[in-house]
Amino acid sequence: MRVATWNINSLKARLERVLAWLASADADVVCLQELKCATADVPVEAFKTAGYDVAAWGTGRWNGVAILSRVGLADVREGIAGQPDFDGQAEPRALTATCGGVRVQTLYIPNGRDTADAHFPYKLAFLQALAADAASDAAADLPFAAMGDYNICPTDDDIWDVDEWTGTTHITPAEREALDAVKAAGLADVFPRALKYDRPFTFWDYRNLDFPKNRGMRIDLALANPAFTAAVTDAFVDRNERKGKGASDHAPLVIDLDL
DNA sequence: ATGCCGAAGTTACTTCGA
Repeated sequence: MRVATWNINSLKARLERVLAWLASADADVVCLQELKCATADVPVEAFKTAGYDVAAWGTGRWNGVAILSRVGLADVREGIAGQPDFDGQAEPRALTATCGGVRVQTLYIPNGRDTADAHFPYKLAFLQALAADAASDAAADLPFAAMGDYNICPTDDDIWDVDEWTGTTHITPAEREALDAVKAAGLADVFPRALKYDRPFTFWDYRNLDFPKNRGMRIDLALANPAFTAAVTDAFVDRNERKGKGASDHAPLVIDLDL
């Protein structure tokens, strides 16, 4: 089985590229983030024609998550237990489903914006809720992975130049401790291989020639329970998908499982 | 060449992203 996670930065703007990637990537299950569209506007028929069932949760302009599956899609759950609100709303940032004998979760962790912004404690609170919520799936016999855009570089090696990011979000000890608490629930980082260069970055900003200069970050992660981890045969970042006109600023993380 | 930001709501500018 092949599973993947990909922040597509607008489903409407990216639909043709997403469909083209599905046609060549041979993925059975795909977790998507940043749909930037409402659930009712998700092109379910286009995915069905491509062979995929869809579970989606979106509210419009920002956020939005989905799971595509061609191996079944059952027991769908929106959000996580104890998910904090932002501006009085529960944002569409998590969706969990069982697909072909694997429990998968698509996650779009809040960005944080700035360490002094209200979005930053929201990010930490979201991760705290996730750590508690993930414990039962982490301990289960069913393979489980919480995959998506965590908006955190786990270590200094996961960013092109940590000194350029002093004092910013994504690299702070508070965020890394919150991520460690999620892992402590019983989940391990499925570390991918890079298709080029030495580090498997998953995001490159559109600005400043960041992609050609490989100024990237590894912020899209798959945190997996022991049953999932034991089945992993390969993992890589499909950086080729970051190339060309109309690319998302994130590349897909692809994981192969012997299941 | 992988190439100098892009998406979306609203309609010329603003917010957001990492």
